[in-house]
Amino acid sequence: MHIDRAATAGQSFNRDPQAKFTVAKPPHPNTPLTEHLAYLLAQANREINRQLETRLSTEGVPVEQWRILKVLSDGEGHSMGDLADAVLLNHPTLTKMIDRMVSDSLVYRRQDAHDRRKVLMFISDHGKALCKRLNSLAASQEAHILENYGDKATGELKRLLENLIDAAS
Amino acid sequence: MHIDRAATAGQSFNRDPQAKFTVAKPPHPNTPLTEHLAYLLAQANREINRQLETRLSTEGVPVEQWRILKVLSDGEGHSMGDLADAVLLNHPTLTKMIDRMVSDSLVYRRQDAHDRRKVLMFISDHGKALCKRLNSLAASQEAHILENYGDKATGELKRLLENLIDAAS
DNA sequence: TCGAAAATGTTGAATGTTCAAGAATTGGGA
DNA sequence: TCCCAATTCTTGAACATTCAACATTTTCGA
Repeated sequence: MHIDRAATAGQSFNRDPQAKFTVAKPPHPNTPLTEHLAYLLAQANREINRQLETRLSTEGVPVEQWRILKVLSDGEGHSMGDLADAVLLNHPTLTKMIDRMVSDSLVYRRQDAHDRRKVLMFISDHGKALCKRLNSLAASQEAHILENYGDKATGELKRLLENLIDAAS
Repeated sequence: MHIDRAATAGQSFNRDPQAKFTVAKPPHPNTPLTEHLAYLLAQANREINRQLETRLSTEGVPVEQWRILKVLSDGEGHSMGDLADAVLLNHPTLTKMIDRMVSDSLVYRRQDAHDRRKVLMFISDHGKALCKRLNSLAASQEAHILENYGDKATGELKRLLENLIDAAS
């Protein structure tokens, strides 16, 4: 490891020249990290995702694969593009994850008869059985959250998140 | 690409044997993906993070580096462990990201005099200047959210997220 | 005081993701 | 009709992250 011997450490006292006489509400308030919405979302997501990951690891399956199985478990064929949007993965990442799932016989590919550029994904019986077990694990996590966090707060949080997603996209 | 010729597609009609006569509230409800808290959090986080990323890309800096600079901008030395917790990164990931930031002269390492296992991180003047510009970009994003999403909803959402993080960890 | 266990940070190999480019197909205007 | 642009998905190289193992230092009990 390399540790610098010396470095500039001068404290600069340059007031913002735009501030002039106003005191309240500086133009670029130095908000603490923990008050930024983006940070709170990242933190909450990390924690909840970690818990879910721990549960699903019983079956040795990453969260994204559970999402994929869940989307496909309607029995319909879903194109790679639609699937990528639904499970929040980039296209190349999805392609490679699907490759693994095909190896594990959880899903299979079919070419779309109407548009041969498209590939339709389907869930196998093996995948369905696994998905059912995973749903159970995920449901128990949600139940656990409801206990600690409360029914009302959870519902309200979900509602606000849905609105944010609508407003932001 | 390899597409399967044929695959098992039999629809299995196995009712849950535990269900018997109850009809409402099956034991493991097949909740749609979009109603899971974990999914909503992932979706919202992805969207907001993407927006922030876009803004910060003006300066060619990833979100995580902004967080690091922000934490260090109190001028105090922060150990790698504390920093990793604060900016939501694993230790090895942080080590390598800090390596890059040291190359860019944004931060520097010092050994802790009181506990020589520890490495303390400091921000450089160059890093401070960059951080100030990044704060500006981030603030403008928050302002943009407040416009579209509303002051009240944002405050309420932040409050609920803070509570969730407390309850979940 | 000594030594084993815990704490802290880094490294290298394995793994996963992303970016840019490519192949195949479709659609639509000249 | 024909051709070029747009769409859809995959691939390979560059890049980043993670896991396990390691080195160093501290802590704490015998």
